[in-house]
Amino acid sequence: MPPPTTDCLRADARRNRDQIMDAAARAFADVGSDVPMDEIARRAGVGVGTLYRRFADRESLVVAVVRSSLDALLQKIRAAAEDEPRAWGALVQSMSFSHELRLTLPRTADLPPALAAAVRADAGTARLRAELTELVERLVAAAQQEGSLRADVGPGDVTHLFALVYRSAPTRAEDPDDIVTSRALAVILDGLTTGGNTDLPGRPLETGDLRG
Amino acid sequence: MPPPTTDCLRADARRNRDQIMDAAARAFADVGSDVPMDEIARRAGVGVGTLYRRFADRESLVVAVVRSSLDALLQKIRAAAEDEPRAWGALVQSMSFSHELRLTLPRTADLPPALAAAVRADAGTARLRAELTELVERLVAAAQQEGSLRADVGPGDVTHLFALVYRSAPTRAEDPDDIVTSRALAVILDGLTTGGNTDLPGRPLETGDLRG
Amino acid sequence: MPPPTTDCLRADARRNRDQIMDAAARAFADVGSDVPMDEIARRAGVGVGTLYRRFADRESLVVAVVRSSLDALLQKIRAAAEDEPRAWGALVQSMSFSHELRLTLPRTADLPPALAAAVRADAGTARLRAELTELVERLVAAAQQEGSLRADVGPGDVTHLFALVYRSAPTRAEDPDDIVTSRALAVILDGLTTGGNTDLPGRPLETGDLRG
Amino acid sequence: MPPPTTDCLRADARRNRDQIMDAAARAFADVGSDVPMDEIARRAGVGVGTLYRRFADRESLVVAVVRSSLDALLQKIRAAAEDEPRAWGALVQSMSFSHELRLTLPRTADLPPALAAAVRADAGTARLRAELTELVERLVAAAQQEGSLRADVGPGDVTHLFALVYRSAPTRAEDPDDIVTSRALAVILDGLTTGGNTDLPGRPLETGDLRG
DNA sequence: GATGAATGAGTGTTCATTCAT
DNA sequence: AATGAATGAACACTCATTCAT
Repeated sequence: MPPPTTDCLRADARRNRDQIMDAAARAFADVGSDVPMDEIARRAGVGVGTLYRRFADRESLVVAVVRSSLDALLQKIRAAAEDEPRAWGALVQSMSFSHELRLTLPRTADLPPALAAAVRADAGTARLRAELTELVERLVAAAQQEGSLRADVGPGDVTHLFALVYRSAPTRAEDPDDIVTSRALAVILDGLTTGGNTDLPGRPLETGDLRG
Repeated sequence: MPPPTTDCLRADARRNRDQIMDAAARAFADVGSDVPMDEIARRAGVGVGTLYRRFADRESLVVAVVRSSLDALLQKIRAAAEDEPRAWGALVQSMSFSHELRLTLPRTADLPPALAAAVRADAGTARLRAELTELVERLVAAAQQEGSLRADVGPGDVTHLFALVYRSAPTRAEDPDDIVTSRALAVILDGLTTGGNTDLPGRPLETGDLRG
Repeated sequence: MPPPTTDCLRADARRNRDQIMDAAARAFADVGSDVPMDEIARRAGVGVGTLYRRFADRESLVVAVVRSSLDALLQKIRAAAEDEPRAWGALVQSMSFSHELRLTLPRTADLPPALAAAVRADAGTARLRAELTELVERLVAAAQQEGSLRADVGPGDVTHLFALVYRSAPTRAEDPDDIVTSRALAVILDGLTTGGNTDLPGRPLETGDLRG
Repeated sequence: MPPPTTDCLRADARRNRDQIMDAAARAFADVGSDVPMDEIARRAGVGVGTLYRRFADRESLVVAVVRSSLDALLQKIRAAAEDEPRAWGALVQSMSFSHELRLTLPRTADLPPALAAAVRADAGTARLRAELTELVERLVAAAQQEGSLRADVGPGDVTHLFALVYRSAPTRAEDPDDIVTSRALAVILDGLTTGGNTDLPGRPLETGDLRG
């Protein structure tokens, strides 16, 4: 018997886990976060027992799915930050990712309060959120430096607008081009551009201002 | 606050019904749309039986609450349209209402698919939505006429952006000033202003473009 | 205010009570003895409150309906006993009454055990049953005296056979002629005639043997 | 006692199912067809969940119990038809079975209308009823051929009388000898014998005449 | 490890009964 | 006295979770 490797499950167990998370994400999108565990198992093609071997309870499963979504998002933004020469371009591309990612991610923001709290309490999710925050802060500063992003907004403002667009994107592949979201995004980006803007109330928001 | 509609209910029954809908709206916001009916009844200070006398099942209750939210919203926008001399002002004020209304309204867009379908199937809700649509179309046309709203957006675009802000407003009175939402709204309004804007993809959206 | 007469309710109250019992009997037949009290009230054209003023609970109502059925039956048999010159004729006519009565009577024998027990515990019903018993005993003795009823049966046997036919008669007016029941009855009466019969097991049954 | 049909159920699940049906039959007899599902489960020594895994709802359970009763009856009559040299003997024995079977069968005829309708709608029950009909028709014809059964009755008459006796047999083991039923049966059989009978109204009934 | 049968707590809903109007 | 609104206990049924195979 091979010693249990620290981080990685055996290949098949890993595959199993991924299958379940995929099925769960789709089921959450189709039915809601209260979809029966049995149905998730069925969609994943495993028995409920197996599902429970991988995830202690529904909460754990939801948290894992959210974590995985956040992770994917983070990777994408990281890549954009590296590829794009200008910070503004990276921001634009990042916000467009929501568009691209929307099909595989559940509306994790639309969780019933109890599950939302569980997600907030999760350390892994917190860490990802911190990395995301740091990244956005860096991009925002750089974009303002280069004069493309209006100066009176802070990373908190950008993140919040980002979340708005992200949450509104449909989770089903009904309209693959999703022109509605694209246009909304373009209007918002226009509003974030420097030049000729009206005054915003209050002061530029930090990321920490968001869960006020 | 709601004008005493001459609906066929005795005064006390009417009050009772309003109490229940209030309690339900709060409970949906606090716990989620799957909050136990017993808890809604407890919050409303009535027995479950009374709740079920007024609303045949959870679905009916949810639909009634959504309907009432939409109705309140419609009243507000109507009033704004009459008070404000400029269409642009009416639009701005309308979008700000989300801020004001958010405390009494459930996040009706965050319903599990089954309930969302029930709401869509409801005739009363459909009628309100139609009136809302008509109103927005009128305001959008007028605002473009007066040169305050960029010409390359349609009522569908405006409605979608409106919904974005509306949905993101917190339902609890955690931050009474909600500077986060106010600033996001200001940015979006900036993006909707005429002058110096980038091209939007596609064509101006009609309201009918929204749900495919 | 007239003093409450001992036995009779005021004419309108009386009518009220009869309406309710009629509606109840029909409802029991249509839906079962577990039909909601509200529906009985509705069918009777009164409020539930009125129903409960007349009958303390469902049990009382069922008992009253059964009592009334038994009473009607007793009257009929009494009349037959007086009209018919021969006891046999009275018995035949009595058994046929079930046929005639079936449309207005619930299948009181098909009560769930708890209600059946309540009926058995009711003194009024017991008294009617006693009178019925006495009457049947007299008719049986007389019919055997006149040589028309086989000698090896007792009043218990006759009553039981009577109950068999009675219970099997349909309660709805589906087949007004109910040839099925008529023929069954005729066969049974043939079996009760003197002459050429096979031996019956045991001894002639008294009425008291029935609820052995 | 039921031969192990090769139905696709694991041995323990099969046993489980039988336990539940047994418990249900007894509970229906003791309490009525409206006995709480929880009590049936308790009597069967399983959790409610298990009960619901086997039977989708009360209706399914009732239908299954009725089906099983009919099946047992059919087996018995089949055996009698094979063992008895004379058709008359087979009929006599068949009618006596009600006596023997009564303890395990619910009064299926005493179902509230809604459940009765469900039973009538069940295909399995219909098939059993058809087989039973065919068998009775054959026995009746044979008995008339051999001159033991009066010629002016049809299979419908015999079945109806059979049902009468059957329904009247007590479901509890109060009187193990049930002399009351035995004697009633004997009288009825006497009425069905050839010779010296009065005229029956109408014409011999087919089985199809029974439920209009 | 995987499976899916069993469990029973939790919830939606109904309806008998009470009681304010 | 009549009404029907209110109440909450009771019951049907679901589903998260456990565990024997």
